[in-house]
Amino acid sequence: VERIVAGSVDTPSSPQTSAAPTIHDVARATGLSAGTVSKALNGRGHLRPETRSRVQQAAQRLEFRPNELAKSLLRKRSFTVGVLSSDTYGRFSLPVFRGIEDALEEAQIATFLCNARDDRHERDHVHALLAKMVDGVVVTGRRIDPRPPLSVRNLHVPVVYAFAQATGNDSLSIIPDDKQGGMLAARHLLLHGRRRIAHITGPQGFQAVGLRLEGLERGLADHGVELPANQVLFGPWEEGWGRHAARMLLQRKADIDAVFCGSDQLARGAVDGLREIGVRVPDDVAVIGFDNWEVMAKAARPPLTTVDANLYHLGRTAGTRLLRMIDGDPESGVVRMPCRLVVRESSETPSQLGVGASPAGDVLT
Amino acid sequence: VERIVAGSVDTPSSPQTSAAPTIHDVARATGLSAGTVSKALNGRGHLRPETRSRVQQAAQRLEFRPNELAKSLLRKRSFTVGVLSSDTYGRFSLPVFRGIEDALEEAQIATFLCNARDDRHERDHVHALLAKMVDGVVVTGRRIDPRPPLSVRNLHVPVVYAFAQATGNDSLSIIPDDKQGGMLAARHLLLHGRRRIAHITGPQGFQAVGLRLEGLERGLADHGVELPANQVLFGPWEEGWGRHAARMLLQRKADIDAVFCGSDQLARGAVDGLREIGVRVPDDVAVIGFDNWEVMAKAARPPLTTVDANLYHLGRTAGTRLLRMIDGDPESGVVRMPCRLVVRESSETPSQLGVGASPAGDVLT
DNA sequence: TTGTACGCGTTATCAG
DNA sequence: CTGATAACGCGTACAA
Repeated sequence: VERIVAGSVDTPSSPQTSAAPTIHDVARATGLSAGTVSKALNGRGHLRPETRSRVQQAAQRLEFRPNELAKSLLRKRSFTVGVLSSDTYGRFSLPVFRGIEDALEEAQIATFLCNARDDRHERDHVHALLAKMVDGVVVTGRRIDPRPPLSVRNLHVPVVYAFAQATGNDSLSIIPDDKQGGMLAARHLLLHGRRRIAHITGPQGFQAVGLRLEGLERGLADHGVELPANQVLFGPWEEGWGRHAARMLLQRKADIDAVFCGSDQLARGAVDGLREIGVRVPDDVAVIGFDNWEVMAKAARPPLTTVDANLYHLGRTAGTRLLRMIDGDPESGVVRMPCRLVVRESSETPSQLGVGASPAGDVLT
Repeated sequence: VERIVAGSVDTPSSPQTSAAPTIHDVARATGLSAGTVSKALNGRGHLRPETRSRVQQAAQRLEFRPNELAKSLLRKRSFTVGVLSSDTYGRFSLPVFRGIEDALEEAQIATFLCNARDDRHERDHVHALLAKMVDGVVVTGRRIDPRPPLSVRNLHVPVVYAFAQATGNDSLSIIPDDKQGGMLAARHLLLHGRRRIAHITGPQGFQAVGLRLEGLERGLADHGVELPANQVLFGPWEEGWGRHAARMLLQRKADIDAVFCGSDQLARGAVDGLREIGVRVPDDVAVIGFDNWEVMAKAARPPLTTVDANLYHLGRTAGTRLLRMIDGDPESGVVRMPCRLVVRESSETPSQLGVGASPAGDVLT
């Protein structure tokens, strides 16, 4: 705050070189008026070709770049959007960001990134973004459980929730289809002859945990296979839990031939736990993870078959939808993006490798 | 491009509500002039207290937010900086970002994030940022090997390289002190009585690999311990290499009591490899990693002692230095931020645990 | 104590 | 074909 007040007085002092040239500098250099230069540079109006090229050369020589601030002020649009990441960002937000960015970049839109660690920061950031006249806002999260929508009373720009879900029905939320992801795993296991399946997953409080389980159950039920309640183990999102749970499962009763895990971390723990009590993966027990977190999934022994939530694509979709909304199409509701299965060695006996890679994913509500 | 041209014609269409109120709306609502409202809101000039509060109330009621674009145009400063991430961002860039953001946020500066996947994108992004009148630019990388500085001919805003190093001596680069990090590991091992040390690390092409090795060697040499050349193993940055190298090392000659690894991934592979050939960690062989990548280091068995490059702090420093440069202090050179050692179980026999955690880190060139 | 006028850099309109 | 003028929203001398 202090710096702002001071800023009104202080000279920004000596930058590397002279300040950036304006359109007037180009006008002076060519002996024309600012208006004419503008037309020449933007290909508007009727000008003598020679004049046009003379202007272009001068602009290039002076390294003139039109001041976007001035443009935006006039157009009442900044070609800028804000991305709020609820709390600090981790491995989920990253691919989502990249997707958003790539989608927006194609429309020549720049991205403000804000780290909203709590509600207060979130509000402040939103206001700062609105003051900067952003054309839209994307809110990203770390989990899909519904959260209250941005509490800004007179929000006059579109908002998309990406890998986050807003309560109420007025907003547009884009999240992975966790249930369909669970079904993907179920189908793959059934396809490879597994029938006695267990599920090691995260805490019950997560909506994703419930949905993945639901998908697994339904996928199995569709083929008449049941998932006994005592073969579903909830615990923390930690590798150690995966290890522990897998051991428990196989030590208390051995009639299990597959484990679907709620994350790659859990799955990695599971394959380690199994190997260490002499259970072969995938020969005795197949294992499937979730996330396709490559550094985990590929380093596991054996490498993990896993459900990929396509987060980059999710981000891209969020960006694209936001663009549409900016162009005036109002949208709302919850969009669930299909997951896909990435098949590696943890789920197929060697002879089966390469057989039956699942379809990219059907869209299931 | 097409959208921009069209944009000059199309109406931004129906947003949620009416457009954002301007200072004129407040003026009209209070029956005052725009100038007076400005003064009232900014605490400048001499006004009747009653008038001031009347304006404030009206502003609040209308949810007036001054248009930052207009302000910036006037002040010739946007209170905005651009952050370029060379190529896609991973686990290194993230803490760096957060640090930058936090430092800048305290100065009320917002952050444009740009994903510069190649040189062309980088150039384009820099130009876009300059056109948006950013006050400064931070360039982040994934490795510290020198790279050419931004090739923008008339760059009139300050630039800082964070977790990246620019060739030449004109720029300011902030990178971890990898050599000091290596020394930290050496000292810790010596302190715990280890003398027969090996080093498993990444490809020789990385400057960080050379520096960490150098630090290790020097730290050992300071106490008269040598590191035989055939106990330094270079390989890919993969867990599998760590596993393989550790096994090789101990199978060909058993007189080793500690391994310093160039990354936590390698270290994790190493502890697994060792355990599986019956070598106890840390009782028989101590292991130290690098990065303090918590999800790796904590899940390893045993959890890894590791060198933390303090990337968040590095980012924060980059942000702070940039602020100074924006305020007119030119800076240049290479700043190496000290690493610190995080002690967990992989390096100390149980009886020693908690003893001799190293100092937070001296600054060593 | 308040209002007026100007400028920031750009574009669009209208006059020449 | 080109130049002058107004406007975008704000802050701030200066005039009233």
